[in-house]
Amino acid sequence: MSKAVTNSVSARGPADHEVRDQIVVAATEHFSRYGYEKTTVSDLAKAIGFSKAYIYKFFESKQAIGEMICANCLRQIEAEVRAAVDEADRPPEKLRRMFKAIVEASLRLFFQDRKLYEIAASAATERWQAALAYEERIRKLLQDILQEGRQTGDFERKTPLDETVMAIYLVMRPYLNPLLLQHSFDYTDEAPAQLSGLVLRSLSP
Amino acid sequence: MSKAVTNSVSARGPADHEVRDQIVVAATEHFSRYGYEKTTVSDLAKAIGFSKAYIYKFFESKQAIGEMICANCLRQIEAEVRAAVDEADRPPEKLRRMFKAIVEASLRLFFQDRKLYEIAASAATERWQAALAYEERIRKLLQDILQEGRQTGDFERKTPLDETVMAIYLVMRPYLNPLLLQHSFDYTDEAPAQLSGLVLRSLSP
DNA sequence: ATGGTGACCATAATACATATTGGTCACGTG
DNA sequence: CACGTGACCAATATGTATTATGGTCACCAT
Repeated sequence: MSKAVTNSVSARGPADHEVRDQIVVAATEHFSRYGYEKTTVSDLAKAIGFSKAYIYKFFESKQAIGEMICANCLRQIEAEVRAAVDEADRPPEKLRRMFKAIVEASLRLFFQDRKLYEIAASAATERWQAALAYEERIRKLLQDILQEGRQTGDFERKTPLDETVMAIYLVMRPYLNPLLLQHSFDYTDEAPAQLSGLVLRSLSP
Repeated sequence: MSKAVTNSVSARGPADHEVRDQIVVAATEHFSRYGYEKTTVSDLAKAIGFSKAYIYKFFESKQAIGEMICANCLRQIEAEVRAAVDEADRPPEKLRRMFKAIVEASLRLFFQDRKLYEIAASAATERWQAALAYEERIRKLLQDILQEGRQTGDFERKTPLDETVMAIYLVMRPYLNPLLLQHSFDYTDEAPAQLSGLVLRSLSP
């Protein structure tokens, strides 16, 4: 599963070390089973058979560990979204798939990995690096699709690209951001189709 | 100020009664100064010089009083939005004004009447009648603008009206709903213009 | 009827003492 | 130097005893 990419902010001590991976594995297990709050750093230490102090040789805080797990989780969602986008070959359909996949992946996180979802929600509220980076990557993906659509002639070219990206991003945000998603459950069935429709109409040349 | 329209659900006992108004006035004062939670029903009773029990002759619960105050508050926002819309005469501009006014009015509630804002947020979370009715009225306003735009030829007519209304409503929701607004502060400057732009492009015939 | 209340109850909020927890550091070991 | 830890501290979390609050009801007065 997790090929934990060494993250700048959460790292400390030896970058590539077996124990670091053990910590991540244990944390993933504990956080997703018992939740972030209920898991203590000592629990993780016990799980890997070292002392609590040793953990702090690898991560500078409990939150840093949380960020790592959260980042993995968001990267997985992103991967699913990218996969869905790649299934289509024309930009309009790519956009539709992107929207649909985002909603589906986020909902699955909520319903099947509630505890991890809660971490992601905290990450969004407190603007952890992991959450910001995820947003940025999704935005980039969106931009790529739009750019491609402009080249193929599927999308209009008058509106400044940045503006279009921003606007569509804002449309997607309630379903991307775990915090907002919670308050949009009533609409998750219809929203992807309806909003994709609106967005595509707005993009027609 | 408040010509409190007698609401179906929150009412009880004599519909049009001086004491009912006194309660509403006292509650508006107390709730907006000390907050909904910190205000006790006894406080309201003391403020109007009656016993707590007497208050329950007019409202069936503390929440019912909260709903009344919240409803007034939301009606005021709605009035502002309607006023802003009426200033424009062509549907596209009406839409722009609507979006802008919603954001402005909601932000003002947040920053200048925080305590009332919190009630509105609860109303949204717990789906009080007041909040649902507000949403419905805003939706109706949106529909009216769209319908007018279709008649004047400013807006396209192919997409089913209901679908368009729903989609645009979903676009506005993060700025309408007090709960969501909190998490969209970063975008309240740009969002109205950018999203109005996108929506209007999607409506072009 | 209409106007009005004190006494009462179950539940929720508060306050406070106690125990955990996140985090550090000096210090051992090979 | 790389590996590893127990003892320690401030701050937060938790359990619990107590109080305050929402809400009702029987009852009195006009």
